[in-house]
Amino acid sequence: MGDSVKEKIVMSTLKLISEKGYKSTTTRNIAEEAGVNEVTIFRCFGSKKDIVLYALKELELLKPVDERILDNCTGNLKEDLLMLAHEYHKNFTEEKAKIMIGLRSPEIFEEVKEYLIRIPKGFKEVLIKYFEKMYEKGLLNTDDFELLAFAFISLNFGFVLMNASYGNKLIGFSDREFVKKSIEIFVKAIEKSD
Amino acid sequence: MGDSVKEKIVMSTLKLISEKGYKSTTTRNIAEEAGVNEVTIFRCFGSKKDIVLYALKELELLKPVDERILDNCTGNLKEDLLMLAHEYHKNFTEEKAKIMIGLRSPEIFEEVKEYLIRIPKGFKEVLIKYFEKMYEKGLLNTDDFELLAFAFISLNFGFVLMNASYGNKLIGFSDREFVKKSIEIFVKAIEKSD
DNA sequence: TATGTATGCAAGCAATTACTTGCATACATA
DNA sequence: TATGTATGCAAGTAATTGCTTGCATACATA
Repeated sequence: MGDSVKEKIVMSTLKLISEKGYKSTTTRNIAEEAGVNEVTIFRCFGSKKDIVLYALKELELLKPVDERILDNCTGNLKEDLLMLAHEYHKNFTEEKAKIMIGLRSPEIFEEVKEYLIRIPKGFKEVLIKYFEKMYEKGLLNTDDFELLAFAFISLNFGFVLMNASYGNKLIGFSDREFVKKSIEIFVKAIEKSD
Repeated sequence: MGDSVKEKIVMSTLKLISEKGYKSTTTRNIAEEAGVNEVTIFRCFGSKKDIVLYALKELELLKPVDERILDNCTGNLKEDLLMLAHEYHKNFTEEKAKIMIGLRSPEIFEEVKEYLIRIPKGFKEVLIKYFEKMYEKGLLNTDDFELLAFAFISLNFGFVLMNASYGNKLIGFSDREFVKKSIEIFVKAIEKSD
């Protein structure tokens, strides 16, 4: 079975499942979206569930967030965190399909949890490393790195999700505006005042 | 049809849907969980979807967060926000089933969005009122109340969701610990220093 | 007692859906 | 040319599922 066909099927599956959920996405839907025959899906993957498992097992191989991003940090908290937040949002957009599976497909979540958790975990580790570095430079007023990392992720995750669910019916400002201002708040809280 | 039966069906439906999603929850499941006959469900509500609509329309009537909670505020930011955060988490637990429908049941989300949005909206309004009051007292260093409210909600929402999804596999501290410490951070950021 | 109302139970229907089978076709490579 | 491999297509199967129907039963109230 051709690799390009396999890839098309995987992409279509992730797209549809993240939109409609696992159960509501039929193999006919996937076939149509991928522009292949439904039978081809079963010949390639065996079953519907195996498409998802195949897609998520890729997470095992590749680091969702590259630690080299820390090399771009300047030591200016506001600038750095803004950059990291944009990285988070970019990452979220790229992996949205996969992340949404976690929320929208309770039917298979337990089975794919171990793969999905790599996404937030990877980001958390990068953040902790960043805060450690800044603490050593004497820029932070706290050494509770895990809490800081987790607060930062929760803030962004919560926002992105509410934004995705309710958009401007609930939120009176743009994505960029929120990120910028919430980081200003965040920095105000953690920077060492001297 | 008896009201207690109707109530049992609604509760079971919300519980199951918030766990398994709309599509994966069958009317047979609901009947079993509620301890009634499947036919009774259709005699009471007509269709599966109408159970959900009936349940969520209750949100139209009742304010999810009572504004009188603001009377309990002392003017001590840390204390007040801790109280409000616990209220948020309590509210989340109570309404969890409904909130989860928003995330887990894309199939019906568009139809029930207008009801569900009342939950975060109500909380946001209460928070904005609180921040306004504190600002008038000269306790805040910013008047961007909506942003503050939204950052506070995002932070808590994001945490609760990640906690619900990955629990202690991702998070190294307890619910209470996170709330307490993240509020300390938050307060540090917004309180006027003089 | 009689009548209406709420519920249970057994059966079933029609649509959907994951998955299969058999066969035709295109295409590449030996 | 011949053979294997990837795909399309038409048809079908078995299970699930939302919903219906017909009938029995319990219970309350007139």
